[in-house]
Amino acid sequence: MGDAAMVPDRARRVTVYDVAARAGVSIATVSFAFRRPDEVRAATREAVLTAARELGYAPSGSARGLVSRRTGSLGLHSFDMLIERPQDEEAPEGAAVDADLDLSADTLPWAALGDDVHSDPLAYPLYVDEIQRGFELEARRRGHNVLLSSGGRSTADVADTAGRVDGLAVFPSIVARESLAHITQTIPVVLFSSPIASADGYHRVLVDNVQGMQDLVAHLVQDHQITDLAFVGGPAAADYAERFAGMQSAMRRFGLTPASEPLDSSLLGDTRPLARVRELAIAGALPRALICASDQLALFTFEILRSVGSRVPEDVVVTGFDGVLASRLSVPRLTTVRQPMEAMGRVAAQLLANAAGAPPQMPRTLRLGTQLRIGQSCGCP
Amino acid sequence: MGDAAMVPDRARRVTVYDVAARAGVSIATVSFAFRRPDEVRAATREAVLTAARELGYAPSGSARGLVSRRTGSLGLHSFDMLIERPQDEEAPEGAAVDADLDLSADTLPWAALGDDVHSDPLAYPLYVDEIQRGFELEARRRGHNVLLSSGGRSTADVADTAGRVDGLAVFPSIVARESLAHITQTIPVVLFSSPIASADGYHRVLVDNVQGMQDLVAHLVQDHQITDLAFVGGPAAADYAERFAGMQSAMRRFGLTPASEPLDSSLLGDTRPLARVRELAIAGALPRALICASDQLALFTFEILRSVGSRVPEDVVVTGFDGVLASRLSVPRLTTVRQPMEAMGRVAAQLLANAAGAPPQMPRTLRLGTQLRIGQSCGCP
DNA sequence: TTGTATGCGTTATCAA
DNA sequence: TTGATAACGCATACAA
Repeated sequence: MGDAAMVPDRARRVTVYDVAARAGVSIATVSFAFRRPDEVRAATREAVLTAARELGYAPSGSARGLVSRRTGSLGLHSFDMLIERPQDEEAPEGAAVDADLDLSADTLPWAALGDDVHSDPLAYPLYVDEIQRGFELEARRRGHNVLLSSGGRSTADVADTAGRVDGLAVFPSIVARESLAHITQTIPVVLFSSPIASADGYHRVLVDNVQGMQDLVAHLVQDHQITDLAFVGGPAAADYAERFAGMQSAMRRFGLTPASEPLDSSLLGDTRPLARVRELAIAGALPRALICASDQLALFTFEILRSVGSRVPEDVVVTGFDGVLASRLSVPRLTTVRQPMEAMGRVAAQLLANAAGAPPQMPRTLRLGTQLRIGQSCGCP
Repeated sequence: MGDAAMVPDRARRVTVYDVAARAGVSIATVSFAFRRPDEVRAATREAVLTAARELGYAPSGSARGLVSRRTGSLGLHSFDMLIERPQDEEAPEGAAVDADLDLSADTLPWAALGDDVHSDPLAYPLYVDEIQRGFELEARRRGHNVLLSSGGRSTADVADTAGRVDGLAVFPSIVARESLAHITQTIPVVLFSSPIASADGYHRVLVDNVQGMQDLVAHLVQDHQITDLAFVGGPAAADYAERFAGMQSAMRRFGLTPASEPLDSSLLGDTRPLARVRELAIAGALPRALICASDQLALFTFEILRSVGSRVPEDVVVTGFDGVLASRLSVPRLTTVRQPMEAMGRVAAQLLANAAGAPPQMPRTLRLGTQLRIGQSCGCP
């Protein structure tokens, strides 16, 4: 049909060639004008910059990354399961989160937006959010962008992400370790809160769960004279096992004999979590204190107990671990062990930024301190 | 010196060539094995995949992006000012946020981590966090990664980001519009909460500030019989001006005569914000109701009033705008207009995902509905 | 089904 | 100071 050659084809992105043509110089000069401005005559530079501006030129990150062999980004990968929000299961009333919003009209009434999601402040923010925040902060400080990715557990998904970043931090996942196993040869990888393995190639950032539990147990035993403690949470999860072990050793230190198994091995993802706790609560057979593996588990325990008429802390003492925002807003306020989550993110980013580009280094495991945070759920006034 | 050719050079990333060599096939076959697995004989595919796994191969995102002409990422750009957290000004006690963490030892005690930052739950999360959350969610749904970037206001910083993504969403900034002006020719750009301009190339996602103010003023006038309303907040900021205008028109609708200027034109970044409010409070000359341009401004107003002994809502009614989490935790709870922030993020991502790759389209301005959220700060029980 | 060859847009090396 | 040109690692059209 008509000759389209006269119409600037804006489906193609503007390149150095376009800028060079417009400014009447070579592509090398265009590149120089941006990367080494003072090695180019002022007038030439201006001409190039002007042409670039007029054309809306943005240098291709892909091309730059290809030649420089670095992307300038640090990745933060979550496996899908972590992304789904707890509320998603309960059928949302308004617009479903997994449906497209209808953008055909220019005005979207409130009712079409499904904003109920955050109606419960206790559900927000979670563990990952705070770590992510620290990671962003530190990456930015060091001149890196942050690439947020997620995906299934397949090696391909992870490798895809790995190919886009100079370093990768990964939230814990039971399956993470295998699918990542080999990419540590390629880029530095940090695992958060992942139990230490013999000698794989991962860097690790985790908290001192054992010391944290020690502090918590010491408070309960010494300040509240509680000797009857039981653990809630399945040791299958990331570092819950460490916390359980920490509790056991702390109890022994006080001359107590810990159970060899958790009282209830639930994980929050289970179909009917904390069933055992509920049973025992109904039977009036709970121990004096429930040491929960995480804040979320502890807050859910609150609900279970409330539903069967048990009071915290009068009938049962409940503690958590993490120190998420929600734990400070609950009634009673949760006694818990605060993880320095922002610092975890920052440490990870710093580790990656340092290691990026260099040949694989001796993987490091950094362990961060925690702090006991006393609320009322332990019986303190 | 020695012949380094024999030593696998692990500073170089593994490429298709390496995999091809190891698997005894051509590079095309390697590519096929990943991208069109069923057009490759099973045995060959296995050989390739195995070689890839053993080598820790991760396909270069840069190279893929170069050939496919798309990065697979959507960008979320913040100008620096927005990233700095309010607390940063007040000299942090622990480790400074802008210093490196000391990673020389493998154990980092709590005291070295400066975790005090989040000690005030009211400071978290902010406006941007919630939008970001929605953006992530939607981008992921559509198979895009999210690139978080930040930078100064220079065209170069923004162009750099623009070159790395298929579409870009930008938080409001007074300077944003000019530095971005030309890149809309290259990739789709969405501006959040940015006042409508004649006909630039930006898509816009904003809320119906006018209607929101209408609802708020109606509540104060009709349900509380308040006629004496004044606006707090500088119209220099993004959509604060719209909110002020919305308040004015709402007042007129009720037969009231609004002031032509805000009572106090502070912005939170000012050196001594809300000085005028404080003066008037001390003089006992405040109007019955202060309509603040944002929740953060309103919560800060709480503090000012408390410091001079004025009570909310008995002496002065205070309202906000945004509906951030903090507004629900304050005492008294803030009466405010909730913005559907997660939806804003989702809409932006959806807009970008749809527009990515296509030639520039007619820019759209989408306006989302708000919801009045009544607390006690207006005098409701 | 697999291999060869080309181009994606940049940076950098070397000449001019 | 500027221009021509060769990688960078991948996907794909085309051959075999």
